[in-house]
Amino acid sequence: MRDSTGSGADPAAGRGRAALIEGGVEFDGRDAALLRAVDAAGSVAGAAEALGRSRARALTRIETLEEAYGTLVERRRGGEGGGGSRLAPSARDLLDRYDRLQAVLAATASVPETVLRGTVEAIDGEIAVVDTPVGELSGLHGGAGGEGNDGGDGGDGAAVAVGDAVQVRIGADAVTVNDAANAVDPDATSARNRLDGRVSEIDSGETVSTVRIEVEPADGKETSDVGAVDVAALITAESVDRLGLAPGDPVSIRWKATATRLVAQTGRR
Amino acid sequence: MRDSTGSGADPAAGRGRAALIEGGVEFDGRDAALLRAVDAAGSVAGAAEALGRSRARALTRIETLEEAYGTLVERRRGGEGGGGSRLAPSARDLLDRYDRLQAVLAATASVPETVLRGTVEAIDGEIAVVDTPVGELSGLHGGAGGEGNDGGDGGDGAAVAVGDAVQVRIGADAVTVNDAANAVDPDATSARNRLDGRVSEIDSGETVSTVRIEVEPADGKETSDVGAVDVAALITAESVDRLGLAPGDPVSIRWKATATRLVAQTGRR
DNA sequence: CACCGTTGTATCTATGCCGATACAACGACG
DNA sequence: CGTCGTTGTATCGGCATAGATACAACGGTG
Repeated sequence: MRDSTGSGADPAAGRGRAALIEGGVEFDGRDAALLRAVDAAGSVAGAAEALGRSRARALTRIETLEEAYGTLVERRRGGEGGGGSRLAPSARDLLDRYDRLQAVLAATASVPETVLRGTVEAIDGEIAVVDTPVGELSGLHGGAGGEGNDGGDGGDGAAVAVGDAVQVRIGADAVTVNDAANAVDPDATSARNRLDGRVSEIDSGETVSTVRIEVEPADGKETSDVGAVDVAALITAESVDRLGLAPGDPVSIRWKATATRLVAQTGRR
Repeated sequence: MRDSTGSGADPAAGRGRAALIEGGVEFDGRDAALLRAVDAAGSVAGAAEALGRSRARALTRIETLEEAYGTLVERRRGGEGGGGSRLAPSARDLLDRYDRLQAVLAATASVPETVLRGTVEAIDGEIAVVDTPVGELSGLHGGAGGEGNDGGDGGDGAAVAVGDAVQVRIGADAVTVNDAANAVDPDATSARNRLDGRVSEIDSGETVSTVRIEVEPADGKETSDVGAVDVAALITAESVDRLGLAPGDPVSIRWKATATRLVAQTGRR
């Protein structure tokens, strides 16, 4: 493990950590902090002091980053004030990109998710159909993103084949809730996965609520076999009001196949 | 930056790397590979050899991980075959969790996204309303889902205030496309953000297509000021057919506020 | 009881990153 | 022309992690 989390000032608060990788060089939170400090101080020297880091190291780190990501800091020595450094536009783009990645990661850690287990029924390009306790669902399998990994792990990678046991991950923020009575014409939308169920629980936040919907098992599966299946949906409190949701209400939920991730399941023995 | 739509141009280079963090200990791809190798070999010694790593280090690494994540490997010395090790159930859960995180990360790197820039108009709990070139949009900011904070980097991290410049990130997999003529009753769904536009481009994959929709600027904004705004939507090729989409067609797009992330924008000078 | 291969444990060394320090080069400004 | 604070560059030691090696402990099996 070569990452630079060494110093005690590590986040450790989030449940995950992300880093961009390009040209074999990782861009992580420490690098982001460095660039931001350069932006604030107007010089690499000032940034290093503000962060309590070595100035020489900060400079070489910036050079390492620039070898992989292109010009990031416009440095100028001599002149007014002895010189100084400014962020290049591409550095701001990189920071924004990193922030978005971090935001997505923080979201996946904090937003509820529903994980169903099933077996792959069919594969058609990037989409696979999975048989789950609540019926057939379709979603994207790994091929969509290559293997964003370092030193090849297990080799389980992205490959998914018919018959494999997989996890079906559905982010609560991808699930839309519809009034069961006022069902949307399925031909008018691009959201394909659709289930009926009843509201089992509403966890109200300030302006966002997590609604859990108990879904009936598909034909041929006994409730006793699979237990109750709850799908979480994250919707605004306003929407809860507008739809007049309360525990026990019948609802129809819907989410896009392209917002559904299929992940190989670690073999159980 | 006058280009308000983000990384459609982003080459497939933008890879990321993820790690789980618990108790100050990171669980990354290297650790995942180790656990999987233990599962395959039936012993830590065999796993270390298969990976070309030091056996002693592998053992101490597993102990370090177990201090943070609980029992992961059931080790037994002596006996048949001299002993051996098996993965504990919690280790399989951890691997599954890591795989899901990795899948989400890989997806954010490979799925198109739309990034709009705007200023925060109002904040109400976890939801904020942002004024963008295409009108007001609402989305989740910072600590979505009541998570504490991401701690570490930058310092400007999660906090968003009224008047701040922010990026509005909309994953293409969160956008649903509706037939403009056959508009959905807005009261029947929990998807709030809604825009009208015309299909500008369809990038057909094998079974999944990226559709770009050109959206008209909101009232009071000139097209010449903001340029064309394209929103990307990832939908199945089947849905493209079903909706009969072709460039120039008027469509209505819609996505949930809870699937929209607000990220502070790095200051430009 | 000896054998076997594994789990534990300890120690030494190699490596890589970081901080610390020192010094040269630079160029506007007074 | 000297001052100033910065950017470059080089070197040293500290520290954490990994590999290499060695040896004891363990407990079925023959």
